[in-house]
Amino acid sequence: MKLATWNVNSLNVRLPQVLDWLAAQQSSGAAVDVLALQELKLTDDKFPFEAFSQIGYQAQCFGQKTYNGVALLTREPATDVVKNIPGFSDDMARVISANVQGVRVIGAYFPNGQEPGSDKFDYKMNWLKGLRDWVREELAKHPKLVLMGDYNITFDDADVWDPVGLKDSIHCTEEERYQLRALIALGLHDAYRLFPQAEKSYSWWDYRNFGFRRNQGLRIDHILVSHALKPLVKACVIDKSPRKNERPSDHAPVIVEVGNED
DNA sequence: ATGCCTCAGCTCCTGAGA
Repeated sequence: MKLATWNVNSLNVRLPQVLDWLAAQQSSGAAVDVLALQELKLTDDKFPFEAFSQIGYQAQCFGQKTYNGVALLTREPATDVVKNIPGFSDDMARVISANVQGVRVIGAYFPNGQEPGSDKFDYKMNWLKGLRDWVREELAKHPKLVLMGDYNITFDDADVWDPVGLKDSIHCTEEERYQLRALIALGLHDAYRLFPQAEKSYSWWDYRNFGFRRNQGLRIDHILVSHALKPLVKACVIDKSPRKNERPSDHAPVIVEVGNED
């Protein structure tokens, strides 16, 4: 089973790239079974269900105008779909979860937080607490669980191109990293770090200042897997190939491959 | 530089992203 997450920064703009990428994954060996998308920036009535259907994907969509918006694309049917975090009131469309092929899959667009001390940072902290309380319950119900998306948090300095210059700045604060470790402490594992990886591996690069060309990036898109899935994880990679497109997203997709139990 | 780029929208500027 192959799962992936990708912040597309407008599905209107990136739809052809997502379709191409899914087709390329399929022809390269194994098709993506579940793709979690973030930052759709469109409402459900504008979601391109037909385009995905034509290449074999069903879509569960939780859209929003202008900002946010998330979706799960699946080859097999998705059941028990839940939108946002039960018990946490939120007017932003950030989370969608479903059962797919026996796995509870949560796709999430974590708040940006803007700047430590800001209202948006407080919202981010409250959101993270709400997420954690809910994921704790989800893990109890679904031992096989994947939590993936744009976390907008780096684990540590290895995820940061300039840890000195960006010390304590947004995505790199100790408060955010504490929240990320608290999620891990529920019984989750950073799939990417289960394997040897090249140094200076990032999933996001600033559009400004030739960030990608200079590899001035952050690793803020993550796939966390539960204890039960950890021994089944075969690989986890960041795929920079969509950056070759003319108008790429500022995020690259992250992919995890999970084997069967037998 | 509270900038640099990209996207959406009550679109020729502004807010937000990260």
